[in-house]
Amino acid sequence: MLSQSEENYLKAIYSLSELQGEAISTNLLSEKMSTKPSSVTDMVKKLSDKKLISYKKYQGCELTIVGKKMALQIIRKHRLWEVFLVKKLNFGWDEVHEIAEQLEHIQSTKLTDHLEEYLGFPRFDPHGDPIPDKNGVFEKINKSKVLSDVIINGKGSVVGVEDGSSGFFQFLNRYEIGLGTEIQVIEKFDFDLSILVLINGKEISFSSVVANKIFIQLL
Amino acid sequence: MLSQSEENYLKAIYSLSELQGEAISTNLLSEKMSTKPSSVTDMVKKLSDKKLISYKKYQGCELTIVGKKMALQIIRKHRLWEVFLVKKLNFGWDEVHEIAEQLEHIQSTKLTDHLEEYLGFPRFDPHGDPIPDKNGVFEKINKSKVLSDVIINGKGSVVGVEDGSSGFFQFLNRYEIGLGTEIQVIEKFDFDLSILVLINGKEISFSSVVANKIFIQLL
DNA sequence: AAATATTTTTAGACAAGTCTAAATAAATTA
DNA sequence: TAATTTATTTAGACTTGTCTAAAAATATTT
Repeated sequence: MLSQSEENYLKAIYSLSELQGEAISTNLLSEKMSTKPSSVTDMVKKLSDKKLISYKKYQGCELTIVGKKMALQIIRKHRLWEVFLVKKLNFGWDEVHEIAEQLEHIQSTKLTDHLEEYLGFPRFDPHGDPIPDKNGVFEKINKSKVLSDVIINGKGSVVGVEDGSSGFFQFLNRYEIGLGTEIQVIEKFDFDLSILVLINGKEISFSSVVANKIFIQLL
Repeated sequence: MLSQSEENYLKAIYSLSELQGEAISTNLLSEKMSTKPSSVTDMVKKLSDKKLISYKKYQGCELTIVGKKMALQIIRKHRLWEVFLVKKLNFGWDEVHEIAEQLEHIQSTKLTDHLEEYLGFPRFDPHGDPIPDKNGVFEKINKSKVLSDVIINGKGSVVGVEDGSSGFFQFLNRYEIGLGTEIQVIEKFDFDLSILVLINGKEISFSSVVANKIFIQLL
């Protein structure tokens, strides 16, 4: 059985590996974990002893098959709980991450599986991220095209948002943007990369920062 | 913010105080917590520094007003989660305690309150124990009369069971005994204190051990 | 390729929560 | 009440996960 800290490291290594295929450096991981590199060295040694990552001094680390499976189970729990909080307990997008960070460490496979069934086997969490099944299998999607990439007059619906700050989620709430919201691009401005869009009949201007965090599926 | 360990000590002190009004001795607490007395001494010092218990050397400890409030909030969470697990996720009586022991440490008042609302403000958990409200107020009840106390031909319904081993819960499941089950006493045997009862039209004989763990409200 | 800068690891420390063994206080018994 | 037993505390140690500071390895620059 893993400690919460060990689980958090596995999750962090997993998510960094998704972005950059190669071995994850000590410094990068320490930044992600908000710890010092020396702490990371200690932890990767321990996880390596447990065969959850492969690690050679000065060479960074990488998840083993087993380690990856465990990471995916934690992510599975995190995302199922997020669905629960939003769908059943009426939490907003912006509020669920912190709580799910705690709930993801509850140890009970049966609980996870019952929860999944209770929620109707959802395949995506409230941010559009796919939920691994009990074997760790999930649909790779869709978070490829970003609002900034949509051409003028192009139309699409929101399939996800960048996992991000609670400020960003509040911003999305303010404009009533959620999964499935339809957005049409009216105009794009080169000088500051901002973008003018039509949402629910209203024209709104987004900065490039925002436009790069909203994932779109073309219609 | 309290650690899980500190929370567990508060809970233990609370439940021991309910049984025996006085100050709780170090040894008793160590037994309840399955730790050594020396560990308890360390912890009660810490909790005393935080003004959650009053403690003088060699005199045992007692919850302060604040400490009692915190204990009740943890118990509140524990029991709400038990209701969730049984009512929504179809867990059995015998399976929920361990999981609720983990869930009770999740930190989010909003979560607890939303959960309570979602469950329809239940006043008792699946074992018949009362659920404190957000101010720590709860109905003191009912766990006074035990099946053994019911006179011959007396009839009552189950209002609770002793918080106990999972073996006991499995036993109850086996005979389809739950909260609200009606039981009539047919005969009592002095030589071994066993008792013959009628449940759902069937005659069943219970040992005194069992008969002392089932709480009854007379009809 | 040598010098410099960066990354990573090692060594030693600390807090939390536990333990064992020894010392001390309180309670009980003779 | 003195002796003995039991309960409690103290002292020192261990583990986990972190830290700082220094050393070592790797990478980069000139």
